[in-house]
Amino acid sequence: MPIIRVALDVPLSTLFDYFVSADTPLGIGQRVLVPFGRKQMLGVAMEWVQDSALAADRIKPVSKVLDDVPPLPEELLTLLRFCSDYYHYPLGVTVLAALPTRLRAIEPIVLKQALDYTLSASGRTLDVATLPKRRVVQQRILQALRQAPLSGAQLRSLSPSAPTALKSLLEAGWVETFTAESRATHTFNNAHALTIEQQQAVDAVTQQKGYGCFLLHGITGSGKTEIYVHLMHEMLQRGGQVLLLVPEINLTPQLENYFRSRFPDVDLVSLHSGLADGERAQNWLKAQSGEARIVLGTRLSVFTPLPKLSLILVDEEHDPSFKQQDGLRYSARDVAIFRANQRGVPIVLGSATPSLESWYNAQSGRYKLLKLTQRAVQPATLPVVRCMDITKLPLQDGLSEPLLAAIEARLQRKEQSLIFINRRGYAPVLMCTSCGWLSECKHCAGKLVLHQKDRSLRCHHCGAQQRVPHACPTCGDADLKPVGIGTQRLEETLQGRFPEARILRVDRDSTRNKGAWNVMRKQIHDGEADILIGTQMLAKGHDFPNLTLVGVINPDGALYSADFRASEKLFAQLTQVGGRAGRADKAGEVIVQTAFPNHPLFQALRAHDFEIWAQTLLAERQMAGFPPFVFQALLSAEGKQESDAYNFLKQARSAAQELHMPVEVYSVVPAAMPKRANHYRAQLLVQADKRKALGEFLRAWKPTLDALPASKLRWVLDVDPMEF
DNA sequence: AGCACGCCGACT
DNA sequence: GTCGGCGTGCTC
Repeated sequence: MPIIRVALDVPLSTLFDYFVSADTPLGIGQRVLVPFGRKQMLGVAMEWVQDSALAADRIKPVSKVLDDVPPLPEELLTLLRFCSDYYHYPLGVTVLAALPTRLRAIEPIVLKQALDYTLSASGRTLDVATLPKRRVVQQRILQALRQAPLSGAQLRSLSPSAPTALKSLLEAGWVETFTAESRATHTFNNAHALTIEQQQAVDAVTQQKGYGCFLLHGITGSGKTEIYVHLMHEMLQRGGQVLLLVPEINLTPQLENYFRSRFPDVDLVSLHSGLADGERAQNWLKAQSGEARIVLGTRLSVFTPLPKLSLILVDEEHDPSFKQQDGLRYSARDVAIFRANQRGVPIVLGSATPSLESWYNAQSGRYKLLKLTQRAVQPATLPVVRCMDITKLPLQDGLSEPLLAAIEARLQRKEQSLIFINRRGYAPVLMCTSCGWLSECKHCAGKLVLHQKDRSLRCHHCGAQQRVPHACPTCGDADLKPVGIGTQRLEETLQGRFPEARILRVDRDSTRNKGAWNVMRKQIHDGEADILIGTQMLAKGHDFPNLTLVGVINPDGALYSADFRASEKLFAQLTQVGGRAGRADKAGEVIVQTAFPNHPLFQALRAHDFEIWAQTLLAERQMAGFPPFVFQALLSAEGKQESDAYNFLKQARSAAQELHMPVEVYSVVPAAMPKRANHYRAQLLVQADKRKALGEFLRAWKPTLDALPASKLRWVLDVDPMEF
C-alpha cells in the first residue's frame, strides 16, 4: 500500500508515515486527518514514499482526506522545507504554523461566495434624497456604490450597521450582487507625476527579468509608497499578484485604505493577526486562488500561497518586527528574498534607514541600490536636528531650557510637539536616599519600575507587581526617591510647566485597552492634543500634520550598549521619529538631549546622512568581527536551576567543538537578562565567516542537541539572532 | 507538545 | 490501602 509522509504540529524533527488505500484520492499539499497517539490530528501530506523505516504493523492508515480547500502548492511546501532546514526548526510545526488557524481545524471551511455589490437599474435612477433622512447608512452605501461596485468587506467598513442596511437595500431591489470575475483591466488613480529619481527606480524594477533584489533607500518623504503603487500598477497590468510586507498591524488599516483608493476595483486583501480567524482564512484563500491581486500583510503573510506572484515589496525592511522571536525564528525579509529567488521575480526592500545587512549587500553588488535623495512631499527640506549637551546645560526635571522654550513656542503657535522617551512608567527605579536600596524584582535580574498612577512597582520583564512601600524595606527610612524619568513623570512635569496644554501620553500602558490607540490617533489628527509624549510606538505610522517639534530625551543608553545593534536601531528610530516633524509649509525641528552631542550617530543624524553613518558602523563591525561580516547562531537555555542551563550549554559546547568544523564556538555566558521570572538564562554563540559553513555546522550539531538530556530546562536555537 | 505510564507521600 | 505528585518516554 502507498505510504504518505505527513507534517504534524508536533515538535519533532520528522514527518509521520501513514498508509493510504489505493482508491483514496490524495495529493501532496492536501490536508489530512490522521490518528496520532490516542487522538486525531490535522496534518499536511508532504511526500509519497515506497517504504517506511517503520515496521508495517506500526503504521496506521490516514483517517480522512480533507478536500474543502485546494492543496498547498508545491512551491509553498518547498519554501517551508527551506525555512525548516535553514532555521533548524521541525518541519511539521513550520508547515502547520503557516496555515491560517481556521485551516488547522478539522471542521470544513464553508467558502463564502465573495460577493460584490452594485446598483441595480432602479437603484441607478433612484434619487437618494427621497429616502427617509434617518437612513444614513443606506444613503452612504448608495453614494459609495454610485462611485464603483464594492465588496462586502468594503461596504462593512462604512458602518457597523452596514450589513442590515445592505439587506434592506437588496430587498428593495436598489442594490444587486454579482460575483467578482477577474478583470482584465483595472482603474489606477495616478495621483501625481513621478520625479525623475522615482521613475528611474520604477523602471529599474519593471525592467528586471527574473529574480533581482533591490534596496530602495529613500529619505523620509521621498515617496517610497508612490513607487510601490506604480510597481503594483505595472504588475497588475501584467496579470500578476503583488505581496507587500509591512512591519506591524497598526499600520495595515491605513495602508489598506490608501491602496484601495489608488486601485478602487482591484481585489486587495490584508493578512494580519488583528483579523478574525474566519476572515483571515477567507483572505488567505483569495490569495491562494489568485483572485486577490494585492496582498498586504505582516510577517506571517510571507507564507501565503500566491499562484501569480510577480513582485514582493518589503516596507521598512530594517524593522525588527520582521524577525519572529519565538517558535520558528524566521526573518520575514530574508524568507521573502528566498521566495523571490525561488519564484524568479523581483523584490524591493524599502527603507530610509536600511539594515546594515541589506546595506552591505547593496554595497557589494548583491542587491541593486535605488536611491531617492529628494523629497517628493512638502516641506522640501528635512527637519533641522539640534543636539543639547546635557552635561553643560542645567536640566529641570530632565528637561533643558531650549527644549522647554521650543515647546512653549509651539504652544503659542498652536502647533504640536512630540516628546520621545523610550521608558514607560513614572521612573525606572525607586531608591532609598538613606541606604541606597534599589527596587529590584524578586524574580528577575531587572529593576522594578515605579508606576505612580496606581502607586505600584512593576517588573517590565515578568509582569510582577507590588504596592509602593511606605518605607525602605532594608533600613526603614521613609525617604524613597524615584530615579530617572519615564513617560508618566514627563507627563507630570510638562503638565506642571504648561498647565493649559493638552497632553497625550502614548505608551503601552495608556493604549492597553482595545481601540485606545486608534482613539488617540484621531485626537492627535483632529488637533485635540498639544503635546504628545510617547515611546517608540509613536515613531511609526501615520503622519501628524500639525506636528513641528520632536524632542528626544536621553537616548544615550543605546550609544555604548552591550548590544552591538543598539546604535543602529537608535539611528533608525530617531530618523523615523524625526520624520514625523514638519508641516506642508514648514520644516520641522528635532531637539535631542544628549551627553554625547559629538557622537558620530548625532553628527550623521544632523546631516541626514545615513550613508556616512552606515559606513562608520560597517567599519566598526568589520573590526569587531560582527555581522554582516560574520554569520551567527545563538543557543539559549533557561532553567529554574542555574546549573541546569549552564550544564546543558557546556555539553552543547563540547559537542560543537568535537565536530571540528570551521566555526567559532564562544564560551557559555549569561544572557543579557540573566534571570527572568525565576528562570536563569544563559547562552552560547556560534559564528562563521560563511553562511554555508554555519548551516553545515548547525545541521551536524542539531541532532546532538536534540539528544542531550534536557529535563527541567528550555532551550532554543536562533539562526541570525537579532536579540541576545 | 500532549498524554500516557510509573513509582513514592498524605488522606478516607 | 488509594489519590496524585511530576519524572521519563512515545507518538507514524
